[in-house]
Amino acid sequence: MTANAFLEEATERGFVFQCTDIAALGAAMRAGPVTAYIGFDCTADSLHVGSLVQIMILRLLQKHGHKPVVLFGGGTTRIGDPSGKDEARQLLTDETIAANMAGIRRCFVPFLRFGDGPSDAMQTNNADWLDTLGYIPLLREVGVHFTINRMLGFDSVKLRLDREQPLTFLEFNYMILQSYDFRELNRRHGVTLQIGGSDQWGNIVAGMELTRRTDAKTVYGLTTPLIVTASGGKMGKTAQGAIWLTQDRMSAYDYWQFWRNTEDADVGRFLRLFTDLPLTEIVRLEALQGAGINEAKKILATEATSLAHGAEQAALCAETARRAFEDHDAAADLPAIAVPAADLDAGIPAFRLFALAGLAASNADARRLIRGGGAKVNDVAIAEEGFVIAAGLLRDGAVKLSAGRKQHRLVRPG
RNA sequence: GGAGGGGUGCCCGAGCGGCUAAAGGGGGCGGACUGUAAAUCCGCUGGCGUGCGCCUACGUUGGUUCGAAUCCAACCCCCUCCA
Repeated sequence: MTANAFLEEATERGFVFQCTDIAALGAAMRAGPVTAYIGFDCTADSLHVGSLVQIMILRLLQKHGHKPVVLFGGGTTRIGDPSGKDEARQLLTDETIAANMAGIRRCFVPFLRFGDGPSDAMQTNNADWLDTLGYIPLLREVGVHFTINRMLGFDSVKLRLDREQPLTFLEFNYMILQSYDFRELNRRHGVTLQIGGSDQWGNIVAGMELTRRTDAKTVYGLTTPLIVTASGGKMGKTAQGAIWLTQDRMSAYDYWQFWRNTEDADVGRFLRLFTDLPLTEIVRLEALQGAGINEAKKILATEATSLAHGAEQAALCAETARRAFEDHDAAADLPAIAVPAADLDAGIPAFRLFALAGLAASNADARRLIRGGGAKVNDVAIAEEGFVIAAGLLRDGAVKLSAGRKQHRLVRPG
C-alpha cells in the first residue's frame, strides 16, 4: 500500500517504527526524490553503534535516490535533549561541542556519498540559525504555537515529572528548537522528512506541526525502533563501553569481534539493519541451525566492518579471527602492544603485563584474573599469581596474552 | 522563607558508634557447559605492595570519641508539604 521502493525495503529490513503518514510519504517519494534529515547532537567525539540504525537508514535512503541531510546539533547540543533521559546532561562547553562535531563528521564518510549531486548527502549545522535567534522574536513567532498543556503531555517531559526529577526550562525548550530546525531545513533545503529514533517522536511531530501552521507545508516524520538484543540488553554495550565507529576509539578487530558475538536470535535482524546484503541472502543465512549460525555471524561481522572500515580491513579482521580462534595460531595478527626489550629480558610480572595490555583494569584486577584461572600466556593458563613473563616466552617475536577465551593481545619487544 | 525527608561503591539499595572495603540485587569479568551464542550453575568484583599490611571510600568541611558511613555543627544539592 505504500508502493514505494524505499519504504518497502526500510520496512522489510526493520527500520520503521512509526510514521506520521506512511501513505502520503510513499506518494511523495513516488513523485520524486525526497530530502530527509536526521539530527545528531555533538555529545561525544565519535558515534557508536547506537547511532548506526540512523546512519544505515540514511544510506538506504540514498540508495533509493533520495537525498540525505546530516544535521549536526551545534546549537541544540548547547541545550541538551531531555528525551529519554531521566536526568539532565552536564552542559558542554562550546569548544568541546566543536571538537565533537569534527569527530562525528568523520563517522559518516564511509557510509554516505557526499557531494552536490541530486542524491548526494549534505551536512549542515543548526548553530548556523539557532545561535543568532532573538529571544522575544522567537517567543512571538514560534512560542505562540506551542502550548504548555500539550508539551506537558510529551513522554520526554512526562518521564521527568513522573519520576519527580527536575526538568529545567533550558531543556524544556529543546523541543521548540528542534521544531525550528525542521522548519528551517524545509525552508532552506526543501527537507520534507525527519527521521529519528523512537524517542524523537514527540520532537519530530512538534516540528511537523510548526511547519504546517506557519508555512502551510506538509512534512513527514519517521522513527526507527530502539534496538535491544534478543536477551533484553542494550545493544552495543560491552565491558569496555560503547562500540565506537572510529578506529581511534575502537580497533577494526574489536569492532569485527563485536558483531561476531551477536546472539543467535539477533543475527537475522542485524543482517537486515546493518549490512547491505540482499534480503534473499539474509533469509538463507538466518535459517542456519545450531553451530551453523556461526557462518552467518562471520558474514555479519565482515559486512558490518566493511561498511565502517573498508572491505580490506574487514577481510583482515576475519582472517585474524580465523587464525586466532580456529587455528589457535599464537602469531595471528592480533592487537599488539610494545614493551621495551630490556624490560622483557629482565622479566615482567604477568599481572603487570595484563594490566598494561588492557586485558585487566588494574594490577589487582589482573591478579584476580590469574587467580580465577582466566589468564593465559601463549594459550597456557597461568598457575601462580607471581608468574613472570620474560623474553624466553617469545614465539615468533611475540608473547600472546589471553583474558578468557575471547580477549587476546600480543606483546612485542620494541 | 518555614516544617519534614534524603544524599552510600558502576547502578539500585541495606546499614545507623567498633566484628564495615561496607548486606542484598543488577551490571561487569572469569570458570563450567557450548558453537567466540543464549539460558543455567559456580567464583570474583576499590587501589598499591602482597597472604602481614598500607592508602583511598559512604554529598562537602570541621568537631565529639580510644574508635564514625553511623553522633554533633555549618555548608551544598535533591524531594515533599506549607507560605
